[in-house]
Formats: sequence, structure tokens, C-alpha cells
Amino acid sequence: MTRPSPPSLTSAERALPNRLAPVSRYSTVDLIAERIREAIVQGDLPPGSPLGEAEMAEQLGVSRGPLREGMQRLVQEGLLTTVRRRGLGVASMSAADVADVYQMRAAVERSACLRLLRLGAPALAATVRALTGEVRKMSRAAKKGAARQLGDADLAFHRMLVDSAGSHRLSRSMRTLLIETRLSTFSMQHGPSAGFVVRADLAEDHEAIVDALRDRDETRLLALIESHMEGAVRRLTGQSVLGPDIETLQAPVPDEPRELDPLELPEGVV
Amino acid sequence: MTRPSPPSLTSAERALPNRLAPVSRYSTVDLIAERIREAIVQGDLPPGSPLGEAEMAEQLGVSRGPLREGMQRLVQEGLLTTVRRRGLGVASMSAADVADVYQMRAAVERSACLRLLRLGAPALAATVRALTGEVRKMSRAAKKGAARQLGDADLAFHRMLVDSAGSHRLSRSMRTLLIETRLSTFSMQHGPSAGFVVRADLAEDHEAIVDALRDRDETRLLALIESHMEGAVRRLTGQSVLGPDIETLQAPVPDEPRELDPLELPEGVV
DNA sequence: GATCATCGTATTGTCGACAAACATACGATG
DNA sequence: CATCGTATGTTTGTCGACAATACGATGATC
Repeated sequence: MTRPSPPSLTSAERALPNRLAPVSRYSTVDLIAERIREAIVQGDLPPGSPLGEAEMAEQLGVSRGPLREGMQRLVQEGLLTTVRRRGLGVASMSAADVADVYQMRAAVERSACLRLLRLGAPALAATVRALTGEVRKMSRAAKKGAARQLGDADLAFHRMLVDSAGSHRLSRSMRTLLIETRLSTFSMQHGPSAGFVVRADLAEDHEAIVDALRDRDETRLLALIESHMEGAVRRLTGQSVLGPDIETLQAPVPDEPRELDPLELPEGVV
Repeated sequence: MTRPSPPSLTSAERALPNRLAPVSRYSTVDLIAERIREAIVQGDLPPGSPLGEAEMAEQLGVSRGPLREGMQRLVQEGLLTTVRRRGLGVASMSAADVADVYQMRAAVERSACLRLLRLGAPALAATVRALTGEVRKMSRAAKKGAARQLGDADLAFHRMLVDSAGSHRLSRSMRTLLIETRLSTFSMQHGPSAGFVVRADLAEDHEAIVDALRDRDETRLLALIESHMEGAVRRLTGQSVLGPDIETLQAPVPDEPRELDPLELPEGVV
């Protein structure tokens, strides 16, 4: 009784004839994991909050089996922690964790930048354009005082930076690291209504990075990345003084009862 | 590296004096995942081999539920790939994957080395001693022609290097990367009984790294790490990581970045 | 009045079973 | 002879149920 066929699992689908993109069929586990990730990023699931399986399965409209499988993925990522017989919960970042996250980010983004610098001129220009767009979003958000949008644009910028490098593993690490970055901000702000911090100079910081990238100035680029991470850690963990261009605004999203949209599985679609 | 706090921290277990190590500290899912990881490292599960759930559950003596949860962790790590309705299988590394793995390893180990250089003299000396012991193992294995032991010592060296840096996230990434390294050697060697290649100069390469670490020669140390990875990729694939042919990989449009994005229509698609 | 033991409840961990879906093999048809 | 359609077998994906365990509350005892 021979097994029918190896699942034809080449690590990449680039072996396929480059005619049709594979139909986007994501498993339920993928959907569940991504939904929970998004809920964590959005702050609907604050750090340390316990996650009851039954309730969560009810809200998502799935059974406990797939839910548990999806949660295990997040456990592997470090976003969820598990204690035997006591269930799972959203991870909470200590000061040491925050420093560790940003140190890892520095390593990843540095490597991504080095790859970007080896890109051809058109590809690099396209990346620069995209990053510039994100910087503009940041500026607008900062001007409006929209802390949440500013934070989102910040994360999007760095995600785009790494994704543009075209490294699968760098991108995958970065995805987790960005969620942990969010968790860090959530964990570090003491008090539920401490609010986000709208840093007016955030856009300028990122603009400098884009400039260095455009100029292919490796030394400057890497130094900017390094100082960017260092500054973030200092702001989050170090009880550093609030600089002159730092103003705190009210958080738009305080602790709201978490509500997860049920994910509806489209059966029989193509 | 503090462990993230459990869901609802009731610190009641700390009352007991820790005479006994927690006996059942690892969940079944942990055990299953680790067992499969080990099987992959040992070569019992070659790249591309399909993994039938029923048979595997039978062998491990567990039900399909926990098995699937454990497998999902490995899917998240990238060690297992899944195709809907066709099951899971051990990932297979393409040449591009091999280059990607080593590039990521370069980033991680570089960062680890930088941290090691900031260590105090006694801690650094201890690390150097431990690494030296691993190098000796390498020498002995090379002399005996024990390819498997040589490979194991190689992986142990690099794992120790990163673990000594004391960064939780660097260590976690490294664990996966080392398994992927093994998978790379398996995937790249054509022919089932090709076996490992006994490189006599492997120990000397690592000894040079230890020397640079002992001398706190940052520039030399980082250069050695870099060349070490580059050489590995060249040996395995025959092409360089940072070769001029990097032009071939097209920068992805940053707006539609990764392959693993969930469908952006949560409710009632199509 | 405080502490300890016991009970009840809620949740997790695990298991077995059902059904949908894919792949393979075979047969029919041009 | 090649190709398409059909039937079948095996697998995964999903669900419900049972049991083990930890937590909280209540009552008894010193």
C-alpha cells in the first residue's frame, strides 16, 4: 500500500509554470491565527489577558480543534503563552523583552537594508517610492494627532522595508517582531488610558532612512537604523525625559471588551 | 529573558521551596513538536517526505488532536509545509532557501557576536572555554571521519555561540535556523547515501572565530562569521549569497508583500 | 477568629467519529 | 491510441463528548 504521492511540497511554488497564481486558499488554521494576530495588534486582546477556548471558539464560529491548532502557532511565535491546565494568554512584554525585541529588529532590518542596497536601480526606486508614501501617511497622522494611525504607519513602514528585501525568513521574523513591538507599547504604558505617544519627529526619522536608502549611503543608513531602535528602547523602557518634541495625546482606543468577528469560511469557492 | 506572564498570574506556586523540578513542565504538544524536530535533524524524516497523521499518531502513541497541534508549531517555524487536503510534509530547501537560511544566520550570529563582545571578561572567558570544547569535538570527529558527529558539533558550536549571547529571540530563531541548516544539507546533497562531507578545515574555521572572540577583535570576528556563511552557501549551492546575480530576484511590490497574507475579506467573500 | 480540609464548578487536555475533498485507477469514447 | 469522465479509496478537516485537573467557595476544627 504505497502512499499516494508526496504532497509535492517543494519549498516554493516557483516551480509552477508562471502562468497562474495559485488559488488563494488559506486553511482555517491560517485564518484563525491571523485573526488573533490582528486582534493583538489592534489592542483588542491586551497583554496578559487570558484566552478562554470556548468563548473564543464561539466568537470565531469555529470548533475548538482548529482554534487550538491556530493558537499553537502563536505560541510558537511567542505571542501567546501557555500554562498547563490554566490555558493560554496573550504574552506580556517585560522591559527586557522590549529591549530584546528591538535588538532583534535591529538585526533583521540591518540585514534587510543591506539587501536593499544591492537591489537594482529600478527596484530600489520603487521601494523608495513606496516607503515615501508611508512616510507621508505618518506625517499626516502626526499632524492630525492620530496616534493609532501613526503607529500603524510606523509598523507598515518597517514591514515594507523588510518585505522589499525579498527574504522569506527576514519577512517572517519581522511579522512576529512587529506584533511584539505593538505588545511592547501596550505593556510598557502603565495604566489603561496612558495613551499613545505622538512623536512629531517620527516621520522625519523615517524620511532620513529613506533618504539614506535613496543615496545608497550604507554607513548612514545602518547608523540610522541602529539609532532608531536604540531610541525606541530608551523611550519605552528607560525612564527617559520626555523630549521637547514629544507630546502625549489621548489614546483613541482604550481597553474595550474584546470582540472577535466570526470568520466565515467560504465553502466551495474557487 | 523573562518568561512572559501566564494568563492570570496567581503566584501561589512560588510558596513551595523548589526542591523538585517541575516534572511535567512540558506539555504533550511541546514533546511532540520536539520529537518531530529531532527526527528531522536526525534525518529520519527526509525533506519532502509526507507525514501521515494516522501513522504518526500511532507511532508516537498520541491522538491526532495533540499531534496536529504540535505539527502546526512546526508549520509556523517553516519546518513543515502544508497543502490543503494533501497533508503535511517535511519542508524541502531550494537553493534560494539555503541562501536565505545562511543569510539569516549571518544576521543572527552577527548580532549574537556583538552582544558577546559586550560581555564581561569572566563571562566571555567562560563562553570561549565552552566553544573551545566544541571545537575540540569537531577536530576529533574530523580526524575519525565521523561525518555525523562533525555536523552535530558544528551545529552545537553555533547554537552555543548564540545562546551565550543571552537573547531569547536570537536563540529561538537560531534553533529553527539550525534545523533548516540540516535540512539544507539534506536537500542539497543529491543521492540518498551521499552522506556528510568531512571537511578537515571546519574545526580551524571555528577556532579562528573563537580566537577573534577571545581577542575581542570585532572587525575580524564579524568578517569571519560573514565569510563562514558565505562559504557554506557556496559549498552547498555553488553560488554566492551576495553575488552580483542578486539582480535576478525582483523586488516585490511592497503593497502586496507576502505569500501568507490571509484573505482580506473576513466576511462573506465572493 | 484563623487555618485547613473538602466539595463543586469551570476549564483544559484528549479521544473517537463523521463527512468533505483530493488523487488514483479504470473504463468508455472520439 | 489518446483523452475524458466516473468510481473508489484514502486522507484531511471538523466536530462533539468524556475525563482529568486546577481554582474558588464553603464548612469544620483548633
